[in-house]
Amino acid sequence: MAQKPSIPKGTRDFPPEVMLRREFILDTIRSVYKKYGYQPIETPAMENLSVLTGKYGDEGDRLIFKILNSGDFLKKAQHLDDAQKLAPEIAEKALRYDLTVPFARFVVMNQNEINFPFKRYQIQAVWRGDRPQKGRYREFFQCDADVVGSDSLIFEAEFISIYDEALSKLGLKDFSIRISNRKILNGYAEAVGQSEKFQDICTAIDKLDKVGESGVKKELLERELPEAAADQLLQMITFAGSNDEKLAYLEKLFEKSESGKKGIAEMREVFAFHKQMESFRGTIDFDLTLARGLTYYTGTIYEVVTNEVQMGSICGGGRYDNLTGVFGKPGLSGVGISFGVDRIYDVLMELNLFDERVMDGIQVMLINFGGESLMTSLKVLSSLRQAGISSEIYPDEAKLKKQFTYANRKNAAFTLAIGDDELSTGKYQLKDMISGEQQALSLEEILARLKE
RNA sequence: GUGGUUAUAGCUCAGUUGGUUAGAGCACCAGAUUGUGGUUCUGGGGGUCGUGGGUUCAAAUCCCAUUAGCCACCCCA
Repeated sequence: MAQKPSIPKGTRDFPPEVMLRREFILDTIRSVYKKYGYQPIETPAMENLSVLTGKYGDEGDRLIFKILNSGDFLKKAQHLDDAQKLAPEIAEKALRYDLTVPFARFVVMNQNEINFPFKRYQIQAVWRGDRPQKGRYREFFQCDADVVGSDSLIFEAEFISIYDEALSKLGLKDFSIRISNRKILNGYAEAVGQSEKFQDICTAIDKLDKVGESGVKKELLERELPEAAADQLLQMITFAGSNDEKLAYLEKLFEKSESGKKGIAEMREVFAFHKQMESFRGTIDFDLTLARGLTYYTGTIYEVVTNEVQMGSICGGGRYDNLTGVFGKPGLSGVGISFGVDRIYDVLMELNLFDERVMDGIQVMLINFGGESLMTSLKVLSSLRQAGISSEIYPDEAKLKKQFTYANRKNAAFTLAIGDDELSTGKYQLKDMISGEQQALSLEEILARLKE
């Protein structure tokens, strides 16, 4: 036997039954994005390497998939003994690592044509040279919506509704939208007199879910925070109460922190805007421990978790100032969110929430009897299709058992048999493949029945 | 980058202290059923046991190496 083919580590094939479910998820999210006024864009799978490097930190740069130059790429190489320096010499292009940086690049390149504030959504694959493991792949889809060029917190409030509506439409019933603000985290740092340790504090707090209070304290100490500051910090972030109580609590703590006060004001405004938006199903959880690892967030931050299954966050997002600054256009603020398609898929599977209709195959399959029957069948097939009914004909005059088995596997709702008998009567045998019932109907009757 | 674990049919996996011709379920093909699928029954095809080397009269089984997958950590979605 020839060597078995395989696909690269961390990549996946999606067979039809998986794709139908994935498309259901993507279509649902897409329709909500559109409804809120977001417009689609796509960017190339590959970017110039220089566009990507330096945007994701040292760790991120290592995980960028580089594309080898064509031709005699070694001729131009200078640093054959240093992989770090050699890479940009032999690879000028790389696969996109996320959708946000290419979006920033897009905005800068098209700034004269764009109508700001620019609201765009983008659903495309991204690639990371990570070690794959459960729920983590080297190729996966991101599903982003961002608005750039406005500081208005209306968008923040709207994103809560977008999360809520999309997840509800997908069938989730119990989920929490966690929200906080990077300025509040800044407030913590200032309140404990450690503002220069801001990033370390964020990274440590972000792990509270996983490692617990003692783990966070350990991490803070490892990152050289004084013990008193660490304790004080833990006390702040573990305060329990309603969203309003939390805001009031922090307000006192942040009396001397401009950043902290700003964060609270922003939170209040987002809540006030959102209060005007109706039919909210999830819960908004002002989460004092929410931090998010990504360094570019500067304002509101989001994370969504489902309470129905054990799973990490299924959505994330936040506001970032000056995203386009690195590409030479400072002063543009943006805010965006993302749905974790793969995780949502797993959650819906586990909860058995994929509607059966998602799996529907073709509506009608015509049986092939060959000869004159086949000619009439083709004509009927064409009529069905013109009437908007998804249909196909079995390509060969095979045994009926084989043809029906095929129809069954394909999830055909009906089969239509036009044999010699039916030719003479003009009434064709339409069989309901679920109930097994079969009746002789004219073409008009069939069309009427199937259009229901 | 660090650690753990696995590798046997298309898929999921059995395979005893090394011992005849390496098995099962699912899937596939055919028949029972010449114009009717899903259920059932019967039969069939399909594997140099990841790869390379070693120990042995004898290796899927023991040893070494190697490759790949999976899982966890780091980081992240």
